[in-house]
Amino acid sequence: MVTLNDIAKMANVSKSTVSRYLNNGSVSQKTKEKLDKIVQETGYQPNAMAQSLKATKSSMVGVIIPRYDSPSTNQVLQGIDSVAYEKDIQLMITNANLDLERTKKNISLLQRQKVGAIILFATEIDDELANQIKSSKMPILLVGQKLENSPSFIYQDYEAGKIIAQHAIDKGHRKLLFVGVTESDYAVGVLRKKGFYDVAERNGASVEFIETGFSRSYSYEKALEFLPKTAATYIAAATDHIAIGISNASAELKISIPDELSLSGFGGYSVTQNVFPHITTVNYPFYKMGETVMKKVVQVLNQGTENIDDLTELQVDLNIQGSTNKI
Amino acid sequence: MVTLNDIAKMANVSKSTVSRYLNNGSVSQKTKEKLDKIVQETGYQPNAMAQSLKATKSSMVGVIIPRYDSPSTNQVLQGIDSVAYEKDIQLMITNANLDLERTKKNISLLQRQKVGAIILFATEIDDELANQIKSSKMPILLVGQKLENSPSFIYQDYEAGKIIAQHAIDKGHRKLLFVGVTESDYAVGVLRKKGFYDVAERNGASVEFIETGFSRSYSYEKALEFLPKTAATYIAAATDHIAIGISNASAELKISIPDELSLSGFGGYSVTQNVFPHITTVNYPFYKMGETVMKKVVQVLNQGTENIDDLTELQVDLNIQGSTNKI
DNA sequence: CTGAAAGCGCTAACAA
DNA sequence: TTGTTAGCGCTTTCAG
Repeated sequence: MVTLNDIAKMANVSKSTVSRYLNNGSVSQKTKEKLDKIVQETGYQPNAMAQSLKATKSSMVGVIIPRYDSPSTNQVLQGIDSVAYEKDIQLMITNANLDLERTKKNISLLQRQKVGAIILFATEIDDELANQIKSSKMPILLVGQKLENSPSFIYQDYEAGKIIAQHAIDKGHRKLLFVGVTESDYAVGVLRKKGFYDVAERNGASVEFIETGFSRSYSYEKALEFLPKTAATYIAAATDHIAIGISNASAELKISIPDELSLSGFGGYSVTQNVFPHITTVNYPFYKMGETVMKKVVQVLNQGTENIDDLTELQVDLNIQGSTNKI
Repeated sequence: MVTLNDIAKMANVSKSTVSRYLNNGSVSQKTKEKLDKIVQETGYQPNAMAQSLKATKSSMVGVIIPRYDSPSTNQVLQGIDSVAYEKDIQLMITNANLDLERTKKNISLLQRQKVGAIILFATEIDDELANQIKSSKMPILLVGQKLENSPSFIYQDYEAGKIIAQHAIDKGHRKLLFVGVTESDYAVGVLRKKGFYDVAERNGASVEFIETGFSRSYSYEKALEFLPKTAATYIAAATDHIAIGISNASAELKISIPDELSLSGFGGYSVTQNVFPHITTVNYPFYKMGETVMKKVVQVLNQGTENIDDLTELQVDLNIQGSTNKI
């Protein structure tokens, strides 16, 4: 491997001259040309490790994602990347693979890497993780979950539930079915449902509840069972994928959407546009989430963790498509 | 920041003792306990930069992806990650954002980072990039494109075209329509089409051709135009997303799939399972691609770039669903 | 404009 | 088992 020292020797100058040449470039025209040539020929690349050893902190920002193939996460990443690229910040992305222990390991890995800050897509937070986050010298920003006294960025899930219920009410529906998930997922399992119930009941609508899982295929199977039995004219699925499963099942059962049944999801995934009719949903601002978090990271990098809000909530909005209609 | 030196002073031992304690742990019980305590209290984390400065090469592997939100890429990443995690190799993922210049920059960034190897998801390769790859001291493995004399990993696109055509023939179709993309994309635009034509014509079938783009929505618009006019009984779309667009349009036009028209895609994306009927497609082994490439990287890391094949082709296979039927 | 020298945090001989 | 010493590749005073 060719080093700065090699270059210096070849050019018969000192290491510091080469270093200067590489950085601010304040060297004589003659040495510049000489070095230009040598660097060119040798294909010399300064060692980033050594550089940041001196700097004592890298200009990187660590990101811990739950999986590589989560569409929502990836949209958030695009948003993070857009800001990071503009600010010339290098991202260090690590995969927790939905594993709490791996999440913890990744945090300490990034800390050893001396990144400037960590963005953590948290799904589950146990006491140990909470402690690790709180005791970290390095700022850790949470996406999708909130933790006391840590900067957290979340979506308006309760609001989203209210919005969908209001939409159903506005379309004249009074017999509603909410197809949800386990309450151990607070955002999806609790908040969306609660928002939905609150508005529905306030308007005198009846709400059935059925619990399913997150997968499209499981929801499809479930729907084949409950669709023939339900009296509901409007089904609110707790996620777009669940909605797709139900949509598939209703096609199978020849139940026409939206003529016989209205159906909606949550998320605003492009997959809702892949079925016909497209599915009414609540758009979650994933890309914007990424931008927002990353902008905050930039601020933290410059000013430290003082004066930053604990909680930032991003607004959601209703996206009406063909799957919901007046009764 | 607390360093190894700080710990050493606090414990009244030498730096090397602390280093030994941290690594192989061959220190006396007494010093171990003393150090345990101090490390605990200070929350000391060894500086990864300094460690790999010594090692002169990091144990990282760089990955350059085209975008964060490409489902196929993300499945490949999961495969890469599974092997990397097992082998305790840290991945350094960088986003080229579909930008050729950014791809080149990322290569040189990773080279400065002194990663052990680079995995490059190449979409487009111009001469400059080809040169950069060829002149790199650091091994660069290509995924999805091939380049002379560089280890390349590709899918059997030509085969895939043949497989789909054979399927259409087997189902008795003789009037075929291939909905493809620009030939500037070699794998998707040329190979899949060529394989399809070769088998179709050998069996005396007629093939129409229509060019569209990669997006679902554009293909949907296109399909609204061409579906009423075509005489074909079987449509082979060059990607699953295009197939979905056509599927949506046929639903809109009340053309029944597969009764009036058979439809297939390429890729094996889960999105083909999101519409009803599910779409017949050719499964591409994305996850396996990741495993395969990463295993090769491990080999390269150990044995250098000698004796490794230039080209590895991964097999595809037909996935028959409800969207295709006998005529 | 240039060079000498010190040091970033850590590891690895080599002695003791 | 421990400490001493040198050095990884680079940056940064401080003199010249």
